Amino acid sequence: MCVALDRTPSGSYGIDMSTDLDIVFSALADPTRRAILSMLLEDDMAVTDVAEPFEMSLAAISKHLSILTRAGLIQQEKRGRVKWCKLQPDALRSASVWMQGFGQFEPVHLDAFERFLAAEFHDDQA
Amino acid sequence: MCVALDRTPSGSYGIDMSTDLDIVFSALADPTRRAILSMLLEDDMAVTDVAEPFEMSLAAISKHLSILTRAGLIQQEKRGRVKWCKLQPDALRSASVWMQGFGQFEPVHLDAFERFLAAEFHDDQA
DNA sequence: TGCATATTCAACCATATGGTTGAGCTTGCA
DNA sequence: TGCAAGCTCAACCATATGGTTGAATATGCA
Repeated sequence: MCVALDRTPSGSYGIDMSTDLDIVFSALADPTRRAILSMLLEDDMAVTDVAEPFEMSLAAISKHLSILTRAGLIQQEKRGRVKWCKLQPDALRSASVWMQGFGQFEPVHLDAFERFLAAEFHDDQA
Repeated sequence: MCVALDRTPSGSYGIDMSTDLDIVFSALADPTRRAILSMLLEDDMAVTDVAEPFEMSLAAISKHLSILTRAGLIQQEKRGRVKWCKLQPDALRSASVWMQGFGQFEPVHLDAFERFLAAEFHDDQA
């Protein structure tokens, strides 16, 4: 599903990482959806239980869950008549990588000791 | 920045950066804006130069730059009749911290990031 | 002074987004 | 068998978003 981190040499096929990021970031842009993700961090939940704390219709929550599913941020699995929602944190990785790339250019606040450690353990990190 | 009391349904999380996250994530959700950020990673640029590679009016780019500024992702400074745009990567920190809460991600390898960025930038130019 | 450059503003348009309601489908169970 | 529970669908609505164009506002310079 999520191919954002695909680094295979199939680049000419034009796997669209850009669209994945569109979908993931816009999924994260809504506070209700971020709250849902936080809730699912605790435990898997049924749709009805996800909806319970919100002052919003079940249908609206159902839509939010579809958006999160489409972004690959959660997985939904139906068991009996209950649809369970499970966090899929891996989908955040591509977005996280993208963002941290900008962090590389932040001024580095290493003091001499940390600089020493960084140099000392450089091989371990490679 | 906005600091208010948290009101997420899932409980108390102390300081609420919810609206900040809304603004930052939705700023990042647009491929044109991400491409602009990538360009500014190279160097500071004037508005006209930012607009140059895009097949879109200058006014549209100007709007995108306002959105990035409002999100704190860039800073704009007018010198003479030229308005310079400068990356402000610190603004990504709160969003990054939020996302880190969802899982341990691999340490970022810069070369992987640059390939990722190059691919995405290529998509946007196409 | 007067014109070109750099950028934003204002009005407008099409589409996307986030919500509602009511009906409909599937499943569990008394 | 029949009803309640769990969830989605479809239609609708208001507002947000991302783009356009033409006019307006600064600023630099010959």
